[in-house]
Amino acid sequence: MDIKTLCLGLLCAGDASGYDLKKQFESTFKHFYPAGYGSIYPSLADLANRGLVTCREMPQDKKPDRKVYSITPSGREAFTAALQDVDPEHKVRSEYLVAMYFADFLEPQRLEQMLAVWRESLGDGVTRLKSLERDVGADAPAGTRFVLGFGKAIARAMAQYIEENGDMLTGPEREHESAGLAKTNNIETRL
Amino acid sequence: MDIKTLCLGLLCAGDASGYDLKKQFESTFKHFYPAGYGSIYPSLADLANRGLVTCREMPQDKKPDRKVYSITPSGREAFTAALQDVDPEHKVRSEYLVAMYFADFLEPQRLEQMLAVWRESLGDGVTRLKSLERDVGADAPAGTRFVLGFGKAIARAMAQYIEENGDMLTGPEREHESAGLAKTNNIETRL
DNA sequence: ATCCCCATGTAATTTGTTACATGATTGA
DNA sequence: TCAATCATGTAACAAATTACATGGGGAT
Repeated sequence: MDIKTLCLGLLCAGDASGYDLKKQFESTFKHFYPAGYGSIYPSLADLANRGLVTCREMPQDKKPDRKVYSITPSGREAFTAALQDVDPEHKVRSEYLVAMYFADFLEPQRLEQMLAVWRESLGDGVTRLKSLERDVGADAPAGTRFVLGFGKAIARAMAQYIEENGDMLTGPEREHESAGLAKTNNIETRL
Repeated sequence: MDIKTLCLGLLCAGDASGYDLKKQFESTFKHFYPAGYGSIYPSLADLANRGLVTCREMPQDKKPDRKVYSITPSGREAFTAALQDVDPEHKVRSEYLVAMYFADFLEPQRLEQMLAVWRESLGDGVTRLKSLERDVGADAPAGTRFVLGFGKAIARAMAQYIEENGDMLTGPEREHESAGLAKTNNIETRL
């Protein structure tokens, strides 16, 4: 699955411009499928080329023109097919966890700061998702409520884990910087 | 941060071959920074070119030769610098959540199956992390214990959320397939 | 027999990110 | 006056995935 497919799916719910879609990616999708203009605009152009969407230009006064895309029957079909076919994956790529894994190579203050920033951004995420939930309302589609609730629950779980276990990294009795230097550098001995 | 940097970091703890590193990526790093041979081998070649690691070939009988890489002082320096410099991010890309968001487009049985597979793979992940924790032991570096515990806690939180909220997607009163077809397809009306 | 483990790599392709390029309007 | 919102795109680049290519040994 790629961003093209996601755009197609969003257009199934109604016409939109690239700019509109970006807002969706920045709000609902941010925590599990973020995308920027650099992916969205080329996707729409390609989908239009393949006849999966159509585009009308809407001149506006006092504002740049909008290109509003609509899904076509074959586009809807393609999306449904793509969705049935996926072999879903849940992928994480976390530089925070990399940093924590290599905590011994970080200056204690830098480590502490990273943990603080992380906690804060998780808190911001929860706040953002809460207000989004409020905005979409209780009558929003089940899928929407499910993914927003998921994001909130997981962000909270992450914050809690950090809260409860952060001290195992920042604790006093840790060795700094050269950890591993004293140990053997020879794999045969390690294994 | 990229896989090159990760390889460098792992080599700080001791010499290893590409094959060895892959095993690390498949065990400890799987839940937050997975990588395959296609990324690892070219990374090592490049690091060797830049003098950040050295390589010795070790002929083995009855087995293919191994290329064992060792970090150099400048490699260690480069890694430390890279680690201080990162502006860490935690990124998720989940096709499961995409599927859940678009649940109305999925046949109920397919949806149910996806949820079941997801729950199962989360359970497997927890099991795997538990046995990894056992293997590395309580005297493993704090960073290792932190990231393994993190993975376990989050996988559990995800499984729990699905357990508790999956029925809002599979519930009986949901409309199927053509959801949104009846609704307007015009953005002006939607907004 | 067949599959998994050992062990290496390359090449093509896909995908996405970042930077560049433009420019008016609105609200603080 | 300054930042943000509206609105579009391209081009260069970075990065990683996938498929391809090889081949013996050991276990079931």
